[in-house]
Amino acid sequence: MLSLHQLRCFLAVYEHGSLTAAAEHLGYAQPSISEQIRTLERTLGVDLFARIGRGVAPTAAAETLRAHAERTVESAEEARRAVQAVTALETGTVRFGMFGTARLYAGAALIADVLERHPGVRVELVGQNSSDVYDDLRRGRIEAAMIAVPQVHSEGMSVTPVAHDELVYISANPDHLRSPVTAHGLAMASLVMAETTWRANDSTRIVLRQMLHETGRNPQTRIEVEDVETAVELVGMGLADSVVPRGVADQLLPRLAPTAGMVALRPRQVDTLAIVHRNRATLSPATRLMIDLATARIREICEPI
Amino acid sequence: MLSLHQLRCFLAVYEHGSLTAAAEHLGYAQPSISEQIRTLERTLGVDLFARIGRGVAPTAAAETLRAHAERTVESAEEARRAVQAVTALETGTVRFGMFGTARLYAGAALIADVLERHPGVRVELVGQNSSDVYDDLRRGRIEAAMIAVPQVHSEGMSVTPVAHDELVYISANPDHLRSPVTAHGLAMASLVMAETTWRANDSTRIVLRQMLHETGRNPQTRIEVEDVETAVELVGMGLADSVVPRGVADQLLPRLAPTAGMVALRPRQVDTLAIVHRNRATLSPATRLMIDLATARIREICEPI
DNA sequence: GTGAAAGCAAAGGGACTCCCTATGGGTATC
DNA sequence: GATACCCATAGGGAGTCCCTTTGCTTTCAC
Repeated sequence: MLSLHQLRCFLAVYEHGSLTAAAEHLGYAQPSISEQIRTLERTLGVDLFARIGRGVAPTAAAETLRAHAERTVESAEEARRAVQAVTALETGTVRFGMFGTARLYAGAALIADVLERHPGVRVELVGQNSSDVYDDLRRGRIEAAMIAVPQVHSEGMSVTPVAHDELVYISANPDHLRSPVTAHGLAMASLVMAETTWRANDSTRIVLRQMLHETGRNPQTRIEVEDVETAVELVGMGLADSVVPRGVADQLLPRLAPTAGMVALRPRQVDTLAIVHRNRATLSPATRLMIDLATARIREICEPI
Repeated sequence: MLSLHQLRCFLAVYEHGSLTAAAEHLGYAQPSISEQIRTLERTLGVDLFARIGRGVAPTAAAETLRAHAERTVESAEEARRAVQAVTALETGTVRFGMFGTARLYAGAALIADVLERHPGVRVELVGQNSSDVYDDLRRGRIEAAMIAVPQVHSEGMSVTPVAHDELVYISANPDHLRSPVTAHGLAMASLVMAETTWRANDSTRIVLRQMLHETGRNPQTRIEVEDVETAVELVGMGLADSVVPRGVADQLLPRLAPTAGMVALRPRQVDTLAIVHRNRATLSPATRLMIDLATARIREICEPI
């Protein structure tokens, strides 16, 4: 079977016109080069050099081979360089998972951070929904992600909490905001909740369910929508109240529901944002960079852990 | 040091998404491939695959490496071929792809032509179906082929049309043959079509779909069979009509459906037969000979371009 | 013409690589 | 929870790679 080593030896011999000189140039002994050329000739079934007393002379076949051999060796070298460039974050793709409020808080800024440091790279911020992100992690399509936990079961996954995001009650009705909202108040309220498709796994929902469960109540939502922006708008129109992470309220209330306000829950409830990756996974430099940048950004907005 | 063997293993693993499958495909044991990949990863200093319990997932570095690896392996293969070509016609094997009607028209005669000129060579006429031929071309298992286009996408391929083959309507019912068949008539007809497995890529089908599509109709076949001989026989039994290249009708009607006749389509429709090979491939003298002979044979039967 | 120098081939041996089988652990699927 | 699948590791045999030594042929100098 043809090998790069054979081609490299061939080129050296061709250029130097001598096995001995080629060997010296490559740092081998002369018989080693002799053997490589011989096996190359055997695999190709062609004589490449005519042995002429003093030195060697390339045959027609060698002339033909030379250009191809150079291109092949060059191409292999190019492959090595290309991979190296990816490692150095000069080029290639950086893929990271980010779901829900984490993306809302830090998505654009995170990408900006990466591009500022490494202008050559492509960035993919994956995160249509939490199930997708989780699946991508499990199947190795992405190395790590920042998501809100509790999530779908996390066995086999390493979960590193990085920040708490307090849940707040938002409403356009000032009467609803006079004092922190208790489980009782929550059970009485007319609520709009987002992420309806993922309601079973949605982190905020799970936290609320737990809070209500402890007082023996069942959460009932009045309106279900997909994206949190719509929920906030509905709150602004006074059609319902809602519970959202504080960062979301800070960002969206002024823009989408200027007349609405927020109040804490009692007892205080928090979403936990965490970095998640597969156990025992060795993270690439690119992913570690994403983790560091994302963590920094999130901690500016939420309470660091 | 990077080696071709490592790159070949890498590509196999990338394509199969599994070490085991790659090992089977290459004819090695699984641990051997595992070791090759591991040493490749070590020499490059990058993880190429994420081991995810069941199978492996390529990393970003692997995505980058793939294109270069393919080019390198391909280049080495090309080098081998180029040298081989120097001595080809005396001892070597002549391998040529020929699919569908082209083979039916010229297969046996073509082999006879080659053997007459070069009694020493082995001849392989490859062509189970168009997808296979195309794959063989891409991977360099055959240097060139004569096939009917339009084919699966042809990027990286050099396509040289050599002849047109008119499509004709065949039927055992004289009423159906009174005048050229239009798109309307075709849509009304009860048709038997061959090459059912490759229906999506079959050249004749594509031409017909285009013809019907322009009049807003959908082609519907009554009967689907694999080989065109069966289709013609069914036409002969009066069970359905069909559309075949004229050369096929000329050859097969007298033999398999003596009572049937043919009539043109309106507007006229043609299959294009073309020589296809990889861009920048150095064709061996043997292959060039095959191309010349095949072209000559085909032009005797169809309309030259 | 003869000795010396240069260069390739062959032989023998040590280290390493390649590839195998057998086995263990983790992960999906039923 | 049992099963099947897939990868990693371990250990060993065969082959390769590369070395040094040696011998042969050609070339060059005297």
